[in-house]
Amino acid sequence: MKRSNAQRLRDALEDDIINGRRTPGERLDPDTLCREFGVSRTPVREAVQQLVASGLVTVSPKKGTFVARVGIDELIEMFEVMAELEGMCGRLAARRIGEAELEALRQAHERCEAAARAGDSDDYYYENEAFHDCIYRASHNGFLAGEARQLKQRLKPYRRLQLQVRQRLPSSLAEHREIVAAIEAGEAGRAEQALRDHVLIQGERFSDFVASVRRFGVYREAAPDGAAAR
Amino acid sequence: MKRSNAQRLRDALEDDIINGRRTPGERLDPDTLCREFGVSRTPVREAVQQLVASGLVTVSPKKGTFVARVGIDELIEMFEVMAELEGMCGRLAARRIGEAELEALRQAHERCEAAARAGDSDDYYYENEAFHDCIYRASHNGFLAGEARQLKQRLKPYRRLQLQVRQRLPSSLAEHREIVAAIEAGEAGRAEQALRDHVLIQGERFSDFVASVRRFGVYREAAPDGAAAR
DNA sequence: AGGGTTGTTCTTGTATGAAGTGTTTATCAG
DNA sequence: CTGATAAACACTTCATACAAGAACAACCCT
Repeated sequence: MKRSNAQRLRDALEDDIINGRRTPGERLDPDTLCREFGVSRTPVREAVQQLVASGLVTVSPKKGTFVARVGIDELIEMFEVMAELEGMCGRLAARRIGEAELEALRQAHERCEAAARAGDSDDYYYENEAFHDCIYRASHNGFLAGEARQLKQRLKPYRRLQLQVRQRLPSSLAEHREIVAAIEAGEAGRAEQALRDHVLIQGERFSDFVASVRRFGVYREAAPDGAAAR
Repeated sequence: MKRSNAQRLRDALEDDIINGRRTPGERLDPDTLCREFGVSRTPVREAVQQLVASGLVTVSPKKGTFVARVGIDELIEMFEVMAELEGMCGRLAARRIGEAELEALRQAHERCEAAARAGDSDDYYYENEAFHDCIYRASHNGFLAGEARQLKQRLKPYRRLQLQVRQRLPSSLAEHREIVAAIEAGEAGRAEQALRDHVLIQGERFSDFVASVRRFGVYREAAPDGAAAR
């Protein structure tokens, strides 16, 4: 299946934003993108609009388009919803998971443990994602899984800041164990609670989080063209 | 604030789809839309793409663009998520609602009762929406409220089919009373449960629902250009 | 007669140019 | 030096022209 230019561009930009190669607040100049990708303005415009629709980019009329800069208050709100979605996935998964999926979940968890033992932070990040994706799939609700993935994408530029909190990794693993146990036992309420806490607990260390975020100038709504953009 | 042509077009099409003037599966011919609205293909294309992003329209490359036709299985999944979002709104609202918002909620409920007494189905539909919107706002989570509204929009073309189930209206009102009571009492768990049930209960009468949906040819994935489109 | 192939005709996707509108900056006057 | 006004610039938006790919149908060959 051949993807259109606009699609490729969208994926590339999305990847850039998610992986921090373009930081929130950075300007996205259409003409520059045209030259970079060797296409005309039309597909660029389309890609940008799709990113606007998914919330990763904002466009201020007559001022330019920028990588979306999410305010701290909205960030909290998004985490709150993310926790709920994860919890719902866990609740459904505990009731609906099949034997093969359960085995896949166990293996994903084991890979997380291995990555943690090896001390490979990047690898753990990846395996952690795979672990959660197992739960999404096990919920047997494709729409829910899609929404959860989309929101997670949108939060990714900020998630990467908080996984490096001291001592987060061991407790994260312990939470994973509790999650697996709850799903294995088929205890829906317990799985929901465990997953919700697993996401929300990161918000508890909020002062740390805010501190690290502020250094990136996330919360400068009042100055859209602030230092980070220039 | 002057809206662009693409925006006006998008709103018009969205309204058409939501209110059933364009049924799921119907073809959206770009050229026809151009003539209808007196604009060129560019803004039409833009509007269509925005609708694709919000899930109301699907475009099959080289085959045409159609009003999104959601399969029954996915419809169930979406209702499941909708119930969860509503429940979450209720839980947060029970904890966070202010006095003024509580009064607005009571009044919205009263207007629902009035519409029901008057037997005005359309009016009830509108007031019911206002009632739920009160709860969204009272959750004090703007992001959550936005997601809930968006999903509700996406479900609207199908919701209209089920509100006419016999005896649904009186029980719907009773559920509203329970919801208001739970929020007034500040009982988060009870409010969450009441709202979740309020949405899910509609799925219980699923055979009725499926029956009415099938007549509209919603579940004809195998025949994309089925009878409904011609 | 049936199946494969080829050609035509839709369809989407891309490019480019032009215009209109808001913002910003520079200059002039007080 | 400060304020206002005007002009220039930059961005978005729309239109039109063009290209390429896929589906469908007709036709030919087997």
